Amino acid sequence: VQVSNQRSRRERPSKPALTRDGIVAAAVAVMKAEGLERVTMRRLAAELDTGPASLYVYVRNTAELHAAVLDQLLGLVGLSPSGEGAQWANAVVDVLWSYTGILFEHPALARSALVTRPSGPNYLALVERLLRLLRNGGTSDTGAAWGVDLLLLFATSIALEHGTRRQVVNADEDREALTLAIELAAPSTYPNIAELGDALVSGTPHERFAWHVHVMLSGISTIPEPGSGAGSHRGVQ
Amino acid sequence: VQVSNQRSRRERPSKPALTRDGIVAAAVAVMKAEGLERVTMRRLAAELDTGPASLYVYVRNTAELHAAVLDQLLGLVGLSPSGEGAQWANAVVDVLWSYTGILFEHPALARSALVTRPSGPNYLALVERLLRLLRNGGTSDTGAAWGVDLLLLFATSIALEHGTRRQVVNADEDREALTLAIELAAPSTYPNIAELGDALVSGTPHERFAWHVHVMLSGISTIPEPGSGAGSHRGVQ
DNA sequence: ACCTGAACACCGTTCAAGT
DNA sequence: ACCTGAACACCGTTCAAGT
Repeated sequence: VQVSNQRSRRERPSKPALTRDGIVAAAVAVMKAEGLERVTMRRLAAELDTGPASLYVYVRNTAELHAAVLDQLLGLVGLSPSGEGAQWANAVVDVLWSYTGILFEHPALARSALVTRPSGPNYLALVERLLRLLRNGGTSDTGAAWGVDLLLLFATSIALEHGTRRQVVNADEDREALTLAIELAAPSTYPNIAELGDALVSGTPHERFAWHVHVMLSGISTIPEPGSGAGSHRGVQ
Repeated sequence: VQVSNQRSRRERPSKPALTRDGIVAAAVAVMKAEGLERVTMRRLAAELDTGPASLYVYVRNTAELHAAVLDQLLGLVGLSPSGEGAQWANAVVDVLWSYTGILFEHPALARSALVTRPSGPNYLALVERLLRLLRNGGTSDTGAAWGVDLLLLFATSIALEHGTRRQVVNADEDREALTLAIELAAPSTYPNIAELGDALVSGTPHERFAWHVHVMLSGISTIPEPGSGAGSHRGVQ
């Protein structure tokens, strides 16, 4: 069996030693080539010429692997003009739209971002940038902190929503389902849906996106933090 | 083999004929007993004493099955006082909090709601109710329509985010990861994160939830619809 | 310490064949 | 028409055993 060992050394002289970075790099490569749904322990093990069990030495589980891939991608988020000043609100729209665009290509990563709060350097850079924009825009400290949370939750969800829908569904079929449901909505049972039916599906994705962000930004600089009044509700059952 | 057939008839006289409703009912039962992650075609087939292939006569795929389960659950959304009038904003908070609470128990359903827009009667009833509240609150028609979209996206995402985190993670470990990342954030690299660190993790879940909803409601009745100015951005690459 | 074969316990979906 | 056994093509994770 010695000969066979030597042969395989010769044939794959580039077989890299197993390292965490090597695994993450392979994961990114597989993702770009075949999509994140193929970034599985087994697929990666095959790629790295080993068995799935070996990866568990370096990566706790699949979720951790996906988180590592995500932060890599976030390096691409809007390196465009920082747009301070009067345009700060539009700058926020741009940064978030860029972030959403990246996740949009890989909805499973959006899901991962929603479920496991990212904490990699590129994610922190994104948070930092948004905080700066908001504070420049004149929000309070808590407003900026909680507001960034809301904005990123929104952007991530939009990516998950539309990204998944694009790849999973016949794209028709599903939009049809809701549109149809709206049209069929008995005006007696759902008078408001019946009346606003058109508005419910109007606008381009970016129009809606921008409007939603402006809505949040307006509120963020307007609504006082809790303690200043609003709060105190019953808990969930 | 006739005898054996009769015997099995005797032993399970209650074996129900396969119907779509029967399958959905079994799905709800399994979900309540074992969680949605066990509501699989194979598990359900076993429950209904048949093979997985048989279910495909009535249900297109697993996603459709989960959507059906979801609408069943949505029947439970806040049948509490409708709270019109001056309290309309708080009424919205309550309805959404109730909706979130239900999905919170079954984060996989929240994911399903995000990915496949629900269109069942109970979901429509929820939309209808929110539209009514918003219009009573004085929003424009488009504002109400697009606003409900934003509010439900938010509520669904919050459920997915926190619900999944609760069951997947050691609950510590993950929150720690972010908190730690914030604490370790070099003030020189992330000055705003360093300065606002406390605010980033302050507040109870409900405080944050309520503040976020008030933020959105404020913006929804403030920001004019597109066409009235704001719009027109570059597209995503 | 690191690595791995093999196993455990599952998945969704399709299809040819039966009734 | 409805139903199904069997197969195809996968999963994540663990563990005993090796080097």
